[in-house]
Amino acid sequence: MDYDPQAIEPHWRERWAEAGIYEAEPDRAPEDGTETTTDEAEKTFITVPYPYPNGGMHIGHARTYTVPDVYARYRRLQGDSVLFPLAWHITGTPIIGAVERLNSGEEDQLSILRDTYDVPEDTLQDLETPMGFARYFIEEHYKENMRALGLSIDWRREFTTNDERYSKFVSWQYETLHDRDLLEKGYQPVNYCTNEEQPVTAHDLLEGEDAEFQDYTLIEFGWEDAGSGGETASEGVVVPMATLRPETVRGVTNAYIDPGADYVLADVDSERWLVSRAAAEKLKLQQREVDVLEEFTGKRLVGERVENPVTGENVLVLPARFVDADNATGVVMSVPAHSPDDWIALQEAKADAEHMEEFGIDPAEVREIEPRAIIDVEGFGEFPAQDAIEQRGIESSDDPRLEEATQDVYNREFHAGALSDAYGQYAGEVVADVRDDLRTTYREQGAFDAMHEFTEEVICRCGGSVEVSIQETWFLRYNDAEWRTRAKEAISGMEAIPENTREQYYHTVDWLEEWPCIRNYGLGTKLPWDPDFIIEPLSDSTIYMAYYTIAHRLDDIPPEDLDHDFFDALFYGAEAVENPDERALALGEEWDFWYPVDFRCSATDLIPNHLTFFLYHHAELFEQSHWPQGITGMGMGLLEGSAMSSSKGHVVLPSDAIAEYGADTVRFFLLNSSEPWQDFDWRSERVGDTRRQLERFWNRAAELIDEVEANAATDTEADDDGDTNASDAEVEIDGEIDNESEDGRSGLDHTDRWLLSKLGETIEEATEAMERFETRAASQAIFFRFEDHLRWYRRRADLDRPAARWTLQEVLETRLRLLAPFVPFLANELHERLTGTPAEEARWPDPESTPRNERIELEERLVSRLTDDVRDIVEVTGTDPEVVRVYVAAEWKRAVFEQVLEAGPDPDVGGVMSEVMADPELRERGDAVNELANSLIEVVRGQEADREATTDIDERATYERAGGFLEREFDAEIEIYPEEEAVDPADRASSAEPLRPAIHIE
RNA sequence: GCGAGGGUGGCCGAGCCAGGUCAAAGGCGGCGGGCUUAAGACCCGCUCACGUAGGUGUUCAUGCGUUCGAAUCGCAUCCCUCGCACCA
Repeated sequence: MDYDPQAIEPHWRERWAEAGIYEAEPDRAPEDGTETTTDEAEKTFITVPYPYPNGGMHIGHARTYTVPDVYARYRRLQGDSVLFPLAWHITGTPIIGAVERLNSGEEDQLSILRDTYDVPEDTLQDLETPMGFARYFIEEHYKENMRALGLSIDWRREFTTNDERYSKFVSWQYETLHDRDLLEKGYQPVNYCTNEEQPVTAHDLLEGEDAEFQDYTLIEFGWEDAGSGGETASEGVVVPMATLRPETVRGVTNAYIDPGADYVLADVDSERWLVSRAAAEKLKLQQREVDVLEEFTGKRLVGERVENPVTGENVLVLPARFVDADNATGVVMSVPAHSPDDWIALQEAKADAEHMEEFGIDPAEVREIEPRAIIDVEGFGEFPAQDAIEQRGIESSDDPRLEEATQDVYNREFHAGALSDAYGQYAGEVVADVRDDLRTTYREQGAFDAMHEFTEEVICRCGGSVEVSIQETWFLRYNDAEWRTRAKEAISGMEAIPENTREQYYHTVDWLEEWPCIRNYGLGTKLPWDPDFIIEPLSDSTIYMAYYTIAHRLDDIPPEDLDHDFFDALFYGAEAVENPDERALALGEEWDFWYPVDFRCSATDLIPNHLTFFLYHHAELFEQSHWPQGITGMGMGLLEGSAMSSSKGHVVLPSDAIAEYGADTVRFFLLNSSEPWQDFDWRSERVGDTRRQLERFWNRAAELIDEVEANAATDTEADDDGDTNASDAEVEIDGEIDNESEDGRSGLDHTDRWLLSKLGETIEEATEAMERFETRAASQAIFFRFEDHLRWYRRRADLDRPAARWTLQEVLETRLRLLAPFVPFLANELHERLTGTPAEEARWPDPESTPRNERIELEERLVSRLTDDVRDIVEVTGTDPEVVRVYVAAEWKRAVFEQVLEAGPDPDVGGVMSEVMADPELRERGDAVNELANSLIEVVRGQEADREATTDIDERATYERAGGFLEREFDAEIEIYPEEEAVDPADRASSAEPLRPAIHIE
């Protein structure tokens, strides 16, 4: 009966599927009311984020779903009704994107599907639609693997987020939030592909994935267009200069335009603007009313004067090739005192009289332009730009160090620069403190405007240029003060595992502003009052755990009946609506039974969004008693030390791992190699080790079970007083295991009791660890740490006694139940062979049933320490002893020890001494007592010693009982003496202390 | 840059919140021994240094500090991981 997971695991998968034992039903109290609720139904509702099947499942996902499974199995053993459901998240664009990439024949995508996820060639065509794609991975990957892993999921409740009934539920949620004024209409910048003419996600970008939105301030310089004729000439024209440093408006000395680029005169909203042609297009995308009137090159503005809207000064527009007409408005202002670029450009313009003349500009006019200082910053003189350039020895605009000089000046001026007196109310203020305020003020006065622009060029996968567009949207008002308060209450009321994640939740609530909760396209639920929009994926998945509680019962209800009132009645009760639907009320009871969510297991990455949203929405929509009780953070997975990557094929599929090692090994590795919130590293060598450990366990257990069976017809009689020797008498009985059990139980000796005490300790540790989701700590205790105890026991105990067999059997049975959540296949199989029923039909072991025995544990510690000490001496001296003499401390020493123990964990030396010296017999010994007391105080200090157990101990008897064992260990004669009557050739007996015998080897 | 978390012996990782039983669990690796024809598996012991008596010395990123006592508490420094939004 070798360990062969491939032989036993399929059997259990079938049994679980057929029996439907994980299909959870509310455990209702009797309805007639006769029985009081003494045995109130306990429940556990545990969830994990539903998978997003835009690709296959790998080993990292396997842990994500196995951790809650272990907890679910644990709570079931504790007697709870446990609900562990799962569904499929397919909302949004990733699946659509994946399908598009497949359909356009992208090599990368084909490789991921074919090579990484083993999609058969003739199946690829099924993946050409979003639902087909999702279905494939749901059925062939996720469900298949989850079943193989033995996840105890209630599959009746599965759904996808694109289902009609689910959408009804989400609609109810958003209508409710809308009614409560927690949704707000607004505008937001988005990536917009000018080729496809629609918004695109960061995922759709070919170039510029790191680009950020930048808010340019447009300073509305005025231009009297005297030069041109026609109807457009009469009005004042606005030339909006784009800048990121609006506070420099008083330092402007001139402006630049690209004479060769295309510009337009256009009506923008209510004003007439001169901007680059590209800018006009961008402004259209940014919710501006743009009407282009005339097109020309930048040359038209060169040599003109434009008026600074803040100072009223007229400044000259110079030609410059470095102006990028494709960035912002294509017209820039020049602040040479504070911009190294501008400083150099002005120098070069002054020097190049010829070029100026070509554009009809009087070089003398250019030479008259003087820099104007408007910001004071320590470490620079009047003109920071000049200093920054000269410090670096920069002489031309081609110098690469110009960039660095610019950054230097910008940073220092921003953080430490004080505005000059000309700024009135802002005079003397630091730029960083007042920039926003200054911008707003001038904007309100109409001097400034604004536009968005990327920090770098952005290209769509389709090849089109991506621009910043301002789109109408709906926001969730996560910055609403009351909502925030409730969210924080939800955080403080829940269990955060590990506790050190709690801070991040609070921080996220404070940091969240408004969240745009809709998209223009993708799968999902339409915004109920504006079906052009889809509720985006992070926003449609905040309270869906409630949906699990009823999902399998909704199939009988036509979707059109699932209106707003239906869910109101379901969640808020009969009083909430006029004519409550009976079906909704019935479902409400079910919901009420399972809610709240007891634990949600989810990646710690999701704290800043999903997990906090989850808390927000529960805090708003449900009453406090239904708020989440706990969240367990989960770490990520590595593969052979580096991050997994499906596009590089650097993943392991659960199906492959299960085929190679068996599901139990996969589970045990994932749960035992690190705690859930820590990162784990799938190293095949380590997994192989884990498999061997399980094999060893299996072999041991199988051996024991065989023995039990072999002994079923035979029994030995042990004497009743329970100690030591097994008797010789053998009695034939009728083959009931129980008979031997009863006999064995009555014959327990101290080694058996010790092992059982350790078993009790293990149960305590495992239970506490499981309550805290510490799967590693729990399995370490149950599996590895207990193996250690067993090793000691096998050395120590006489295993041929019935009591030893009984003990080992008891231990095995208990450990199998403790292991059942972790390795359900192996544990159930062995438990059934041993007892006739699977482990999961038993109960989680109760520490009360195998209580600790402090005294026996302490005695055993003494024996083990004595063994170590003797071994140590043998090793250091390099001798092979014939005789080992053990001297137990004299009676008077024991008396001193008891006094020390009396004094508690922090004994006061003086106090102890006076107590001790009160005894005339001890006083006689004077210094020896003093020394001993001091030494013992050192030993005892700070320790929570079990005084009773310690004083109860009979050291001599303990060592004598271990005599046979010690003789075997050292192949020597063992002699035990009380100090007072010692045979003591080397004069060692006197150094004996209580709990610390003296030793002599010879 | 901002926010959260972390740095433990050859490796992985407990311990730290509630300071003493911590030379510091457990696993892996390594060394020695047993079993075996042999290898593997399994079992036992060792695995910071020194030591012919159970001991001593020096360690828990670095440096200060609090304390009778610090891997554990406080401060500073260095380094690492994650998150920074409209996206799963």
